[in-house]
Amino acid sequence: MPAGDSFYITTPIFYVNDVPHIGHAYTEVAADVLARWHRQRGDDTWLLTGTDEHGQKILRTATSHDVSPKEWADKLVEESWKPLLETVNISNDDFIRTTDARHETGVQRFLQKLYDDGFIYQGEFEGYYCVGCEEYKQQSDLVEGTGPYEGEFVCAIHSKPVELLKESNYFFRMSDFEKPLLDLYESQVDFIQPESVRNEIVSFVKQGLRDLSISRASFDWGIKVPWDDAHVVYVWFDALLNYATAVGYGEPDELDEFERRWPAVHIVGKDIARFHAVIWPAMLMAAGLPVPKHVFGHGWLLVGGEKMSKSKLTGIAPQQITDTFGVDAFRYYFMRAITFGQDGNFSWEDISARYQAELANGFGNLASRIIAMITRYFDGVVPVAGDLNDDDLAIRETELRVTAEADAAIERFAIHESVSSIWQLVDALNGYITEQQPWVLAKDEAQRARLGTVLSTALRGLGTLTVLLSPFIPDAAHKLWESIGQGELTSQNIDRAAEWSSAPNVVPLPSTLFPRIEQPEPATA
RNA sequence: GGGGCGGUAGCUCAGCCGGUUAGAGCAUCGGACUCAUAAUCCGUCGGUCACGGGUUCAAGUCCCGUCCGCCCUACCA
Repeated sequence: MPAGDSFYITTPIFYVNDVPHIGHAYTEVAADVLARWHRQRGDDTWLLTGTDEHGQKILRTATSHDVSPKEWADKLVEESWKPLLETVNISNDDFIRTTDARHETGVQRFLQKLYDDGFIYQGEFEGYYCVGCEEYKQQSDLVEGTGPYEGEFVCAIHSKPVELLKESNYFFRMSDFEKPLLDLYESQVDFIQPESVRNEIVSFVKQGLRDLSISRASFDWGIKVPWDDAHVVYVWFDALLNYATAVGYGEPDELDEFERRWPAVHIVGKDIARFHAVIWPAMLMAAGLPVPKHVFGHGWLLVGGEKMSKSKLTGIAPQQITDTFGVDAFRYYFMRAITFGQDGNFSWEDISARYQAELANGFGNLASRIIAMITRYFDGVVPVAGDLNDDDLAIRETELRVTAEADAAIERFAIHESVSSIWQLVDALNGYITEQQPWVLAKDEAQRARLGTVLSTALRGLGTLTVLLSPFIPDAAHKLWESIGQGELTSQNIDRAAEWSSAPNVVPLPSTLFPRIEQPEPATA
């Protein structure tokens, strides 16, 4: 994309009742890396995240804790979710809560518009209701009864028969959008990514769409339906709209802001891709608004080859990892080791092997040896390069090539490929230094100019790396920049990383970038 | 039942529209070097590309079937 365009990227909003685990952090980091990269190439970037706070379950847990649902949500936002963003160093520009006034009014205006335009009607919702759970159940939540309930469907949790109940609800005419959605998927093939998720969605829609029940009258923790305050808005309908209300939808004063940002790029887990790629664009079409640019459904993080779960104790808190390896290593590892869009295995062995080999021995040591030699042989004064030979030129070419490759990879959400391209420069520089043997040149006064050229070339490469890696490992990059760069790191154009501004003198690093870790395993599993 | 994705070296994975002796990283082993975080560099070892058919001059790469694993099949956030 040409620099300067709007790049509005979102994460899903966290359901406040969840317990933060590395899957949440993974989504955040991926979106954050994309945002930082685009921001640093000069795009008009906006990163949104937030929390989803309505619904019957939250009402129920709040009640059981003897507090109001809003108080309950406030507590979770402050104690769980905002700290998670700190833990993995997210550079979000905004944080929206579905209980924000701006969101509630936006949702009501959106709903009223759809109602006025005939996309919403009143109908009967029919479903199996479990009295024990106090909620409607899906067929898939039901099992065949046994004993006295033989032949009946029973709730899988309570093992008691469910009742077929009817409730008067408002419905969204989603079935009207079956054809427009299929046309959208057809004409904009990269609307849903990756292809595996796209295939799922397309075949799902081809099976036919039903109208969506979008209101509930059985409880009141939600946004009131504007023309009928006995109903609250169905949570998904409410939640999806955060992407629009956060950038000013429904606020007459904020029209310019909405025009400037919208449409968005949505990064979501593949489990909720369908809501974003079917319901959400249908809602937007009904409202006459542009659909999102892309919906990217990333894969699961697997532990021991299985999806993380609380019952199997495989849920891992991000802090367990950052406490041992640091925030940058967390970010780097998940972006590097997992093909973005596919499921990926997490293991302590793998992160610790990559930490040691790639961050400590590869990149950290590279920075350390280059800075040490300039300090030792030139008292820290950055030498000026003389005539460049083929080896020197090869390094310069590698810098340009990996920059272009990494930028192109980010453009198509291939975050892992981007890191992998950048790492070719780490390897090329380590190889270059070993071959040029600056420590040998340093022993011969006649080779002084050549020594300067070699170290200058190596430093140029290191600076380019610093710029390219800053979206991935912001803390380490800033620390290194303090030693070798001039001005603000984040104002160096990332798509022209090799043009970075060097300081006249390098300063030794205050501490090792990625120190070796003796005890990589956590004390307790 | 219907549908999607995957099954490639010890491990984690690349292999786009079919085309020379199937690649990378890590791990193993051997060597070089010392600026650096006992680091770096070079080399070595290693695969009947799940299985069985088929199409083709040519298949890991396309088609059919079988086996195995994961996932989706809407109002759970």
